[in-house]
Amino acid sequence: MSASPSDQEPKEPPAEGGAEENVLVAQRRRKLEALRAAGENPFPNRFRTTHRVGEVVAAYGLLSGEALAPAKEERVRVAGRLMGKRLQGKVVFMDLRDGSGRIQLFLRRDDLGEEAFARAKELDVGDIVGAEGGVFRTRTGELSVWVRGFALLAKNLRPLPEKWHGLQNIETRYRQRYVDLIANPEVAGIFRTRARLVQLIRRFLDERGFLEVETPMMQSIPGGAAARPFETYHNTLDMPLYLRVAPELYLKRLVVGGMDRVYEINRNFRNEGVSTQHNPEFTMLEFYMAYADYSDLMDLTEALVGFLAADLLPGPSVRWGEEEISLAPPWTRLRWRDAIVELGGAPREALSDRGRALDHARQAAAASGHPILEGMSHNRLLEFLFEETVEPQLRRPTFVHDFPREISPLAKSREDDPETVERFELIVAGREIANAYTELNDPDDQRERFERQAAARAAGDLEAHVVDHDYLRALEYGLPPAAGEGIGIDRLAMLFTNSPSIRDVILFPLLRRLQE
RNA sequence: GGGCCGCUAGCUCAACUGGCAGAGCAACGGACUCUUAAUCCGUCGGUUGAAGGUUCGAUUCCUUCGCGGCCCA
Repeated sequence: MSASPSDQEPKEPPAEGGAEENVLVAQRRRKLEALRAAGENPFPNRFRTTHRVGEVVAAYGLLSGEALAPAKEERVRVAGRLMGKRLQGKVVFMDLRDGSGRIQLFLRRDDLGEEAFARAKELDVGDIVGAEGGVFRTRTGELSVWVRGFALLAKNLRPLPEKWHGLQNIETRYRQRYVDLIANPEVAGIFRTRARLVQLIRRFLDERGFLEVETPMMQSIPGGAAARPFETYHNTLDMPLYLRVAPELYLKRLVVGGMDRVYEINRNFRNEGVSTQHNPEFTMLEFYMAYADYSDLMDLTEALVGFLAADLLPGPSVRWGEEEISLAPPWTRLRWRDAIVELGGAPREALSDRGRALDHARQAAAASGHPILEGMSHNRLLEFLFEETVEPQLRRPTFVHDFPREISPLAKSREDDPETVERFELIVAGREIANAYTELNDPDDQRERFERQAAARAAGDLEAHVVDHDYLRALEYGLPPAAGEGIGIDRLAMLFTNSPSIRDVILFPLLRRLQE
């Protein structure tokens, strides 16, 4: 791939970010061409290592300099990115980092010879380098590799951000996450925690007999949540498709089919704005458990979060900004209607009287600056009050349960009160983390709810459900009594990593396209 | 969509009321055989996000636009 010789002024196509004719880049390109001219391959196909850097540290890190004397004669081969270079005349110290750790390289002219030592000094911070040598401690006691041979494995052409401050520019951090990861090691830590979190969730559910499944991301009828979908199109089938807003209706079809404990951890897509709490694509856990109801899921959720906390946190509480939030069970369980009165400060009459609810909602709206729609139904007003006056107050994990049927079209009514459904939300640090309910399995009831949704949709509510006839047919085969829950993985990851923005726990958050 | 804030060298940041755009790191040249934010001497590096306006003169003031952040919808 060295077909094109270097232009004197390497002209890049004005790609993303525009042509960057930077002196520093030009300088390194010249170095690259010099290497090629000297017959060296700046991008060799392979370098066999014997250890990851972290393995060398683990294997030798506890030994004293004296105990390491034999190791000096052994040979380890490690590779990684050059993160620092300290020239000292006829000796060079370098910092080498791979995904497992960091180690110092020690190079001497007397060991390598004039020519190789000169090549070593030409290496740039940012280069990918492989080295072979013995392990020893320097005079100051630092574990190092006494390099007997080395190779450039990939030439770095763009200088790295400053070592001390790292990369601070938030936009660049998101747009060029690869640079962020190189410059800010703690970022990788957040994503390691996130990966661990997902791993633990799988273990927890697997141990309880849940089967992990995958259901369609592209759906012809988007359902399972009140949200606007992204639209796409299948050419050869000549068919509009939607990116799913939730997997719910497919997972429950599986429960009908006898997979009576299932879960899915995957992406959902909602065509809405971007904020510190919302990314258009986000990761959701949904699980369904036959012969359980919503109160069983409260217990299960408490156990799950406890399981996560035991592994991920040093103690029973989690740090959240300035707060220390205890996750210790048992968690408070509050009826939705009671919460609006007792925590939200609404008069009890507002629960039964739309006029009173409207009065109070107006006050709340005035206090917060959020507008309310005069045409809101009574339940919508109460929902507004809940979100406005109750949610932000709930810091410790709290189950709020028993929602109005009207705003829960897939949840089952209480047997003693058909207008209320067996549903709960888990609120932590003022945010909704989980949403769960006893599943509506009466096909006739479900049909009626769908039709009501369809009417709302016809009246202009773009988030209302579409009737899914196949789902109704599935229910007619018989969905066992079951409960299901959705947990926002991103929000959970935010909580466990003390990240105030969802973008901090998503590697590549959606950003507006840069104009060229 | 609205309000506020930000965008200056590769990176992190300065630049007072409008008066020659600067520092540290990085880079480049040199010294240095145990450094680790190495040190010391020297040097280079700028479309101040973009366009327009006001002005003798704009990083600074005004307008529009782009991107981002926070808050709100």
